[in-house]
Amino acid sequence: MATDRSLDVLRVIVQDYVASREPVGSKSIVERHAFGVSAATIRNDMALLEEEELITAPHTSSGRIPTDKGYRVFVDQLADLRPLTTAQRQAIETFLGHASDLDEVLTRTVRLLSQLTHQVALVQYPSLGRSRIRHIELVPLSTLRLMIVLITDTGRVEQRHIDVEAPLDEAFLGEVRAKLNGMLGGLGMADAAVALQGIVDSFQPVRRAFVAEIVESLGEQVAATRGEKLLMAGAANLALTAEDFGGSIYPVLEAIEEQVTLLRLFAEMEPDQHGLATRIGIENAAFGLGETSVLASGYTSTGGEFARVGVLGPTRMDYPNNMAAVRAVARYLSRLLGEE
Amino acid sequence: MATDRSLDVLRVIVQDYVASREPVGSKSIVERHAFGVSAATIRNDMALLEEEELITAPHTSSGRIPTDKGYRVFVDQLADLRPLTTAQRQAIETFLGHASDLDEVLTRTVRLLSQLTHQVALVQYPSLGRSRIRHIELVPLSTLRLMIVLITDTGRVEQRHIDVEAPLDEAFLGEVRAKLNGMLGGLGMADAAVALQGIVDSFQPVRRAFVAEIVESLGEQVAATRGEKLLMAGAANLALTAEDFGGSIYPVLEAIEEQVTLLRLFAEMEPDQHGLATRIGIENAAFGLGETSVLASGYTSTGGEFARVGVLGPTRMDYPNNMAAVRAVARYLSRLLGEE
DNA sequence: ATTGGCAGTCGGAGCACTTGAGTGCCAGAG
DNA sequence: CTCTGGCACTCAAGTGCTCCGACTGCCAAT
Repeated sequence: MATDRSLDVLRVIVQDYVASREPVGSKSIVERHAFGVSAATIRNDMALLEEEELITAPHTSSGRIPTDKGYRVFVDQLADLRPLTTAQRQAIETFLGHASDLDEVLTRTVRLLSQLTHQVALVQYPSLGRSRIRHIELVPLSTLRLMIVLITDTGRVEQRHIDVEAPLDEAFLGEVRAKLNGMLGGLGMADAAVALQGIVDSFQPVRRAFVAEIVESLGEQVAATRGEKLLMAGAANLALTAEDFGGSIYPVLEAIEEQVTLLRLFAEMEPDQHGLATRIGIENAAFGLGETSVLASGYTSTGGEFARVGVLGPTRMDYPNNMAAVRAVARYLSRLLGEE
Repeated sequence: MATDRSLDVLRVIVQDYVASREPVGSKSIVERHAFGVSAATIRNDMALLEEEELITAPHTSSGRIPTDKGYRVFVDQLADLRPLTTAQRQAIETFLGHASDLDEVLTRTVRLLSQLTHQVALVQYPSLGRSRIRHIELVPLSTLRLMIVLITDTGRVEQRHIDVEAPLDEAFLGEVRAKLNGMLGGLGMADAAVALQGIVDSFQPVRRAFVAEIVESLGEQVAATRGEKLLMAGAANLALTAEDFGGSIYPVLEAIEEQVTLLRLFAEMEPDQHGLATRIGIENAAFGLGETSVLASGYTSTGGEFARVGVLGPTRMDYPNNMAAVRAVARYLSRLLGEE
């Protein structure tokens, strides 16, 4: 059974190992931390921790390092959320303070977070799932080519081109535009998908082929844009922690580029009572990220959209600092986007 | 003076070294290539090449590896553009064959190119510099918030939000919209920037404050979007060639993320008579990329927009294959975007 | 111009040895 | 029951050494 002190020992093992990347032994513990007991006692505690698979020895006779399970206990029970330094708070203020539109806010956020944590930062775009159609624009690009622009009330813009069979008629285009906006404006994406079904029939038969093309494209846009998107920054930080990944950071870089993987991972993560979600090491093995940890928090934007911000890095990361940074940024973002 | 055969020797040194990452010696050359002369003769040629700083010896007595200058000579004089395999040609066809809009074409292109070359692939977005304004849309997001959307004839969409002081008046908004489109539609970005100056004065004084806000934002959009944008894929490939970078790939990853750096690099590159531009190793030192080579080719899209596609990788890369891939993809892209 | 031969160089592998950090265990004290 | 000091043991990593092999550079002969 893990005693109180043995958990303290686990804490300092995690702290020291994260700081130095070197297995930590009983002697160095009593030297660097005032436990008031001898090294032998610490050794007994370490034997307990090892029995519970919270720490392990890389070589028969060397210091111990935390296991993934050990990190998990550390994060769940031992990590006092270190408050951000004032310098960090200021960085958030100045970085995110004056940003003009959503895209810029998110771009800055992800960069800021990667700098605060020295890890890869991730920001998940709000999906169009719960947003509503604000406006639809039809723009002729040439006589036979049409651009369809879909604008949502969350400020996102999706565009697509189609080729039409008959030359475009500006007046009729205006009619279609008005009708589409009238019937679809304000609808959520799910409703819009339904409403699109009936629109074609409301036109004169001779026009229906043309309208059908537009409606089909719009349907694709509505469907396709329900997918989430992801912003990323700080990939270079992975190169600095390359030793923490078994030899190569290739799989990590690959997973990062394959955004779908990360989106699924994000989707699976359940935030705890503090709004923070953590996945440590082996828990991500199914995503090919068995040696990385991911911290995520949600943020809410106008219209109740829920999306996520987080960081990804080696299992051996500074959890207290990174958790605090993720939470602070997520909160700031919620405030910024909520008060609009 | 470099003889004919000594250049052949340089060629096989580059080829073998690129293939094996091991210094190549005179003996292994005569074994693997039918030169019809002895190793001693090859050694004489190698002495010549070393004198001209085309090859160098990492250790006093070991094989030779090409210098950056050696790669340059190889690329300029010795690399026979290896034709793509039929498998590669097919990959281009099937990958790029059916794509609906510009964004998708470019996304697929950059992925394809990274797979063909096993390097980092880059595609530079057409800038708005030479494109023309097709349409301007004003969309009220709330009573005091307005979205301004700028659509160009090359199919790009730029958006921005502004806060206005007085509640929005739908009718007046329509008037402004019509006027803006009338005065700016069809103008190039440079002309538009000028035309914007005079627009405010054409409104009634009482409305001018409001219009001025819109015009200011549009001006920013026109100015800001002259900047180029960049797509990237295959960063994970850098992890596989990590040994080719002095220890760490950090600077490379950093430069890649800092897109501005790459855009400037691209801008500096001058294509040769085949439409290919090459920068090898030390030539990129000014960009912090002294150990990487960049290959680029231009492509033209509708409206004469000129932009670039290329790859970036370690100096020790397979130039013939990569140059052929870049050129083939650029040509295919020109055809695809030119015939629209 | 080319060749074979030969001495010389140097990195890297293999090996024995040492060092030191660290463990596990035990018997004794509190 | 907990803690402690002591002691034997283990093992990774560093050091110094030799040996081997792959090369080069040079030279005299063809």
